[in-house]
Formats: sequence, structure tokens, C-alpha cells
Amino acid sequence: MKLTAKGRYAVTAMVDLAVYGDQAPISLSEISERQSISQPYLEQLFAKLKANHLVQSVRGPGGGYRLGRDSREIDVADIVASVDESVDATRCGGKADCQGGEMCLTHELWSDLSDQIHSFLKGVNLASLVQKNQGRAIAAKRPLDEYDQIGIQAVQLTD
Amino acid sequence: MKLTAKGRYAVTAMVDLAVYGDQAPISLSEISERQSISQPYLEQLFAKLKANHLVQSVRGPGGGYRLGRDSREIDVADIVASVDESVDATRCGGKADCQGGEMCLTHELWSDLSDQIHSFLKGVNLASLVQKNQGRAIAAKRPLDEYDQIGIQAVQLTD
DNA sequence: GAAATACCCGACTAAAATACTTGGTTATTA
DNA sequence: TAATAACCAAGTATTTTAGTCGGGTATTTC
Repeated sequence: MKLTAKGRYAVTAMVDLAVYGDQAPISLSEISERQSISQPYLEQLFAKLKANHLVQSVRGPGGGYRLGRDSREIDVADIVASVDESVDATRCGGKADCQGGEMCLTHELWSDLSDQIHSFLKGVNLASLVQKNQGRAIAAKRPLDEYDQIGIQAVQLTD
Repeated sequence: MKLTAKGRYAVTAMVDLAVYGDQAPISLSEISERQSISQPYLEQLFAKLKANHLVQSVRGPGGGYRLGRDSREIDVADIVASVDESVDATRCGGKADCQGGEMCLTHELWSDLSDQIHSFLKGVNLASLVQKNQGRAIAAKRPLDEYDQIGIQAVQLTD
């Protein structure tokens, strides 16, 4: 699993879909406008989301996308894993100095961290994000809080 | 804070220093050989580690580097933060659609994750890594375990 | 005091990953 | 049959990352 801006976009788009998509399917052009993500880029993301059954598509006029299943059954780890198809990097497998060396040891450290990240993202589902979002929408015009200054850029772990 | 291969190299080098550096200072050429990291690259890393007082330098023949303080007082978060000087990315501060939109909401998600990662890395110190390493060295020639296939590539959070 | 050692420093570059864009095709509905 | 919107494959431009190169400076030993 990997986490970059791409993953953030995917999560954002899925939240949008969960919020606005309970009636008719939502077209990518709508999401593109609301979330300021280019439409062809969204197409790429949704192709992967569809392949992982997180969304369903409806073609033709009036068509668009729907959630693939209930928003309570879709977690953030699912979404992120769908779009960032981890090309499995940086394994120590081949290196000569790995056996009994310091490398392997730090690898254990990173893998533990990976587990932490994964289980955190696994514990957050779309429904809860939507719920929080509705709270936010009501409390509009609030001053920026400290969270607005914090951004994650890239996490990689292979699961 | 950010986490890439650079951060991994820094942690590895620091473990090396903690293991071999209790007597005389250790030169970068030694670390370079043992850990297969190019010496000029190590110089870059150690310049930053020194600036953050994680190591001390001794110039001239027989010189090298020493830990800046006890290995129990140096944690992985310190090391990683030293070398990957997070250029503070991807804040939503400027965007018009952020107030009350979906963006801010996912930001809260990422910031919570950032906190998790940070506190995890904060909880692991050099001394404990060295201790585990000694256990490993004894159990040499073991088969590869599942951890060897997992690698983190990049994490970014600003703290 | 000369030579060797090893840290110090800045700029430069190559490669990879990332984030997009372009230019189309196909299915469906009005 | 015209409009809509999903589908698809390549290609590109930017950024980040990792690493090199070519010097210099402090310190010790002979």
C-alpha cells in the first residue's frame, strides 16, 4: 500500500460520492468541479476503484458512478490500496550485507510502522468521514485550525 | 517529518555508529564499507545529523563521528526528522473550496495518521535497535522472514 | 613542517516517481 | 442520430530523490 496525493484525491472523490450519490449516479464532471480535480485524472482513479469493486459505473447520459457497497463497508485503506498499486519497492532480499547486518533490523522497524499505518487506515470508513463532514459543513466560516497546516505526502508499504 | 530511503540510510548509519562507536570515533569510510552507502552521501547525512546534535565530529587522522548523546536518548523520529528537512508540502490553506468542503475533512484524517506515525517513531530509540540487532547477529543464517519483503518508501508529515 | 587523514561544503546531475494531459473509442439514452 | 458520459492507451512535464564531483580545511603523526 502506498499513500500519495493520488490517494488523497481518491479518498476525497469517494467522500464526495458518498455525500451526493445516494440518489442518481454522479458523473465525474460533477466531482471534478466540486473537488477541483481534473476529469481525465479522475477517470484514471475511478478505473481502479471500479476494478476493486469500490464503485459501480452507469454509462450513457444521466450515467456516472455509484458506491460499490455501503459506505460503512468501505475503509480508507481499501481506497488507497486501489489507486496506488504498490510496485513493491526496496526489499533487502538480494543484498549480501543483509543477513545478520543492520539492514534487516531497520526493516523490521519499517514493517512495524507499516502495520500501524495500515490498521489505522483500515479503521476509518467512508460513513464516518461523511458524518464528520456534515458536522464541518454546519460549522462553516470557522478559523483555520492547526490541522490545515499538516499534510502527508507519501507512504509506502507492501501488504 | 518525512521518511524515505534517505531516512533509512540515516537510521542504519546511526545503528552502525551505536554498535561500533563506543571506543574510538568511527570514520565515514568505515560505515560506508560496512553498510554499502557511498561516502559522499554519508557526508551529507552526517552534516545534518551533526547540526541536530545527534552526532559529534572529530577531525584529522583517527577522527570520525561519535554519538551526540546516549543511545537511549536518541529516537528514530529524531534521526529521520534531521535528514529529511520537510519542505512543508500540500497544505490546503489557500484553496477556495476548502472551507467547509471535503478537503479539510480528509486533511484531519491525514493529520491523525501523521500523529500516529510520529509517536511510533518517537517510541523507538537507538539503544533498543542495537539490542535487537545483537540478538539477530547471533541467530545468523536464518531463513528470510516475511518482514524482508516489506519496505516503506516515503512518509511526509510536518510537525 | 610536510604529508596523510578525514571532516566540511556547495553545486551539479541522473533517474525515478508523480501528476497530470491528449486524443481518441464505445455504450446508452433522449 | 445526436448528445452524454464512461472507457482506454500513450505520452509528457514537473518534481522529488538519490547520488556524484571537485574542491577546501582542520588535525595529527612522522
